[in-house]
Formats: sequence, structure tokens, C-alpha cells
Amino acid sequence: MHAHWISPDGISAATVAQREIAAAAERTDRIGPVCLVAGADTSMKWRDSRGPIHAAVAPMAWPPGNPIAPACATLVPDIPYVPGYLGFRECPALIAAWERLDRKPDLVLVDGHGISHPRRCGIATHLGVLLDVPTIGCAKTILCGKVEGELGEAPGSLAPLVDRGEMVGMALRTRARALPIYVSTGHRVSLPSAIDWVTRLGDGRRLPLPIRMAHDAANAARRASMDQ
DNA sequence: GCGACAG
DNA sequence: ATCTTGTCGC
Repeated sequence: MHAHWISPDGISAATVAQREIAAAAERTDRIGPVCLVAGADTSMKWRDSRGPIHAAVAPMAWPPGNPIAPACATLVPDIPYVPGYLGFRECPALIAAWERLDRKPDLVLVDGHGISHPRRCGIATHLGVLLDVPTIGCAKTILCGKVEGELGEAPGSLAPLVDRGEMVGMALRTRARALPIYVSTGHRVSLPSAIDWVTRLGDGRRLPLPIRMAHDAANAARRASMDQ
């Protein structure tokens, strides 16, 4: 692990780091028993790309059981949002939240892409490699590639997401009459397993439950810090 | 050079 | 990502 995987010195160093992280990422299953599965997301003020980032990691017992408190952290990012480099902006805050957890989750669903990224290094892959934890990417829109064929209308329908001849993820219809989400391998989880987990963790909404819990917790942290 | 561009 | 209320439809 290298310092420039977290804070590279400039855009070209960041690009080099992403290629190294992508090479270190594992696309096959290396998951232990899953007792705790988490969602990870961030929240920030409107039109304030340099303002503080509020990150949350929200664990849930698996199989579902007693509620578990999410962990949050707030950090001012070094860089504004640049498409393709989200991991450098948001991973530090997410890692700070992760370190506040009493029990570390066995699997993390991240809001954003895994390997469905121009250099196969989306935020789910970035975070997974930095923490050496199994991760899955769940994105609401495409960053690169295109959906091959027609996606069915029924919940559970799948269609490959292909970039430069490589299948990098799947479009998944999680809910009737809703746009699909794009599921990809982050780290240490195969694509079929990723689809299985996202399906199992779905509860009739577009995004899987752990990601929504993290989204809500990050928003609550931001609001608490704002009106005060 | 042009267009596209997660959160 | 985020602002903001109601309103319409299943």
C-alpha cells in the first residue's frame, strides 16, 4: 500500500495510482462468513464541492436482526469533484467513518461504481483495496460503457454493461417502472455474487437497503452540522 | 478536436 | 451530490 493511493500529487499521479489499485483489486470471491453487511455513502452541501464531506457506514446484521448504529465522519476534501477520481475525494472520509465502527462489516455496498470505470478503479474498488474488505459498487448512472441488449421490465432483469469489449458490470432492474442500477465488482466479490447480494438486500426500493441507510445517516450528519 | 463525464 | 412541496398514481 502506498501513500499516493490516498493522496496522489496531481492528476497524473492519481491516474498511475488508479492503475495500480485496479491491478491489486480482486474480481473473484474471497469473502468470509457474512454476519455484518454495510452500506457506504456521503453527503455534502449543495453546490459546495470544496466544503466538508459527511461520510457514513451503516452496518446491518445478516441475516437481519437487531439494528446497529451507523458510524459517521466529517472531513474537508483535498480536491473538488472530478469525474473519474471520486475515490480520492471521498475515501478518506469513508475510512474515518469505518474506523469508528466497533465491529467491522464483512461486506460493503458502496454508492458508486466498482470496476465499471475507465481505469477499472471506481470508488467501490478504491475503498475495497484500501481497507482490504469485500466491496460491491452500486451506481445510479453510467460512467463508462453501454448496456448491451434490452433490459427487461420485470424486477430482477439483467443486462450486461460493456466497456471497450469488456463486461464491467450489469444493469439491474431492482424495481418495476424504475431506472436500473449498475452493479459491479468492487474488490474480492465476483459479479454473480455481487448481483446475488444486491438482490438479497433489496426491499422493493431502487437502491439496496444498506446504501439507503448510509445515505440517510450521512444526510442526518450533514443537517446536524448545518443547523447549529 | 469533440463529446462524455459516478458522486 | 444537493434545493423543495405538493401532487399524482399504483
